[in-house]
Amino acid sequence: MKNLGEILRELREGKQLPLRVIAAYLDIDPAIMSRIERGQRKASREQIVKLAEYFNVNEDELIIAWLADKVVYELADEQHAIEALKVAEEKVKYNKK
Amino acid sequence: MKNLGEILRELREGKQLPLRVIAAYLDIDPAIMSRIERGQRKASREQIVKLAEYFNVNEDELIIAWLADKVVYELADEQHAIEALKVAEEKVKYNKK
DNA sequence: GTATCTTTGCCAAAAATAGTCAAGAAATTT
DNA sequence: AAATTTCTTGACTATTTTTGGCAAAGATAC
Repeated sequence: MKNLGEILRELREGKQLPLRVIAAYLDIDPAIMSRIERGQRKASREQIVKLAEYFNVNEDELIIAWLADKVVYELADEQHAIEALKVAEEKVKYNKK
Repeated sequence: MKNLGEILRELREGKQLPLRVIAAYLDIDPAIMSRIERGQRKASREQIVKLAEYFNVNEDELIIAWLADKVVYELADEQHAIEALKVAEEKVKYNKK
């Protein structure tokens, strides 16, 4: 199960593009793009959307990976992460109704 | 499925205590405690621990409710919240190993 | 109607985040 | 193996978000 950063790096390397190009497309410094790919910085939602468009991949997949990473980060080192996720899921399901 | 704030409010009202008392125990303004109970402010982990002790309830339960609330908040209004939670769960399980 | 309790709006301080830039490390090309 | 390009990292700055206090307004209880 790949992290968002890994996905993005693979997409970029698949096209043999330097960070510079992607960074320019997002209008950020390559340094930040580097950190995003290494999971050291969060991308913004807008950036994810642009990247999906750029790489011509399904936006939802990137968004899901992005959200999952955020959630995992939030639960980092928590003993009760799994239980919390179960509760969260029930709440989300309930809220939908 | 109760939110952390609802749990805390019920605990406090069960003891017939004013916000003032709990707030003093946590060393914060009653206004903030009010917002925590209404879910408008996040409590800190330390505050949760102190509250569990204060009310003499299982700390893990409060922590789980607190984490779940944070996760739900993070996924607010996201179309793919459920999928993201499933992915997050797999990742957490995997990371444990 | 007065007391007390709770909620809300607004402000300031502190913390977190997002970004730039530049130097050094790593990889690639020639 | 030197030169060039790309990537990573640390230091710094600016902006945004979060956190808490205070005071006034709104409820409740007495």
